[in-house]
Amino acid sequence: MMGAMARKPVAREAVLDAFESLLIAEGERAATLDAVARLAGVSKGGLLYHFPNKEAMIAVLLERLDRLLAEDLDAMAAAPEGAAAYFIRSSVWADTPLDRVFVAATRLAEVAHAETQRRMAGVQESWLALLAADVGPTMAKPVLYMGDGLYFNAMLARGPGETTVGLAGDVEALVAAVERLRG
Amino acid sequence: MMGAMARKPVAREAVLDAFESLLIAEGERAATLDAVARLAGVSKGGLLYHFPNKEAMIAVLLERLDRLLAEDLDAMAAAPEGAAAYFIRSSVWADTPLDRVFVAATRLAEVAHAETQRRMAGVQESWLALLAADVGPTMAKPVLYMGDGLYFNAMLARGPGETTVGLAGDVEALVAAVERLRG
DNA sequence: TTAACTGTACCGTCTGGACGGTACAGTTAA
DNA sequence: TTAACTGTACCGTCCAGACGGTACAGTTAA
Repeated sequence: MMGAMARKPVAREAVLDAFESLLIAEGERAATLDAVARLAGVSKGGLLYHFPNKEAMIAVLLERLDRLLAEDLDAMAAAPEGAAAYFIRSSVWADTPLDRVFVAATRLAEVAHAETQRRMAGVQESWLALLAADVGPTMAKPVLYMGDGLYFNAMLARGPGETTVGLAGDVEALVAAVERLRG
Repeated sequence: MMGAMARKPVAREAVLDAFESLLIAEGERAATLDAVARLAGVSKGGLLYHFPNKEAMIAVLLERLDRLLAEDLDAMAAAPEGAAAYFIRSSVWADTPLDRVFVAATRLAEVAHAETQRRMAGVQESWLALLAADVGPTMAKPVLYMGDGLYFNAMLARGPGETTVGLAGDVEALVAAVERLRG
C-alpha cells in the first residue's frame, strides 16, 4: 500500500506536449531541456523530476506514438474509401495528435536517433501491409512513397503549418493517381 | 590574373567534403567545427582560415548544390526515357556528388535553416516543371511525391547507405507506376 | 483528533563540458 | 616572399544534468 499521489502530475503531460511542439516547430536542436521547461511553464528541476534525462522524454514520446498509431492503423484498415485513399488523405498535415507525434518522431530520426529510426521502420512496414491488401503488392510502395513525399514536402517547406493549404490541394490529384494505380 | 597562390588550397575542398559527409551521416548537430576539421585532416585554425564561420561553409555548400543541380536538370530534360522515369531513377540514393549535397542540404533544411529551405523549395519547383512537361500537369505532383518519398525513406531508415539495396528494388515498381499515370 | 511522519511534486542554483569563434605566433612549400 | 596553412590559448554562451531545498497531500499511531 503506497502513500497515494499527493497531487496530480500536471507538469508531466505539459512537458511532453512542449517537447513535441518544439521538435515540430524548430527541430531537435532547439528542444533543449531549458526550452522545453520554459514552454511547459515548469521549472527545469520539475522537468527533471519526471524525466531523469532527455532519453526518458524520448522514450515516453515514442510510447505515445505507438499508441496513437495503433488506433490509426485500425481506422485505416476499416476505412470505407479503402486503405490507400485513407492513407493519402491522412498523410497531409492536419495537426492531429498523431500528426504531431509522428512529425516529432521524424525530427528525432533525422538526427540519427537509433531507437526512433527502428520504430519508424516498423511503422512503414505496418502501413505497407495494409496498402498491399488494398491496392495489391506491386502498387503498395508507389502509394506509400506518395504519402511519404507529401510529408517530406510539408516538413521541408518551413516546418508544418504554412504549406498546409498548398499541399491540401494536391491531395485530390494524389487520390486520383491512386485510383489509376489500383488493381 | 590572380594574386599568385603560394600553395594550392587543398584544405578548402577537404573541409567542404567533410562537412558534407558529417551532415549526411550524423546530421547538423554532429557537424561541429571541430568535428569537420578533424575529419578533413585540417586544424581548426586552417578551417577558419577558409571559412570565417559556419554560415560561410553553408553558403559554399549551397553553391555546390546549385551547380550540380543545374547539370542534372539539363540531363533530366534531355533524358530519352522521359523526365519522369529519369527523376524516379535518380531519386534513389546512389552516392553521386549531387545525391550527397542534396542530402546534406536536406539536413540543414531539417533544422530550419532558412536560406537552405528557400533553395530547396526552388529545386522542387524546377523538378515539377520538367515533370509536368513530361506526364502532364495533373500527374506531375504524384510523380514528384513518389520520388520525394523514396528520398525520405532512404534518409529515415538509418541515414543513406544501408537501405540502398532494398530501395533499388522498388524503383522498377515506381517506374511502372509512372507509366500507368502518364498521359 | 492530531502530531509526527512519508512520499510526491515541484523550484532555483550550480557545475562541467562542448561549441562557435577570436587571436596570433610559428612553419612549410611554391 | 607570400599564401597556405598548423597549433595553442582563450572567451562567452549554452546545455545536460546533479543537487539541495520547499510545499503539501495523505497515512499512521498514540
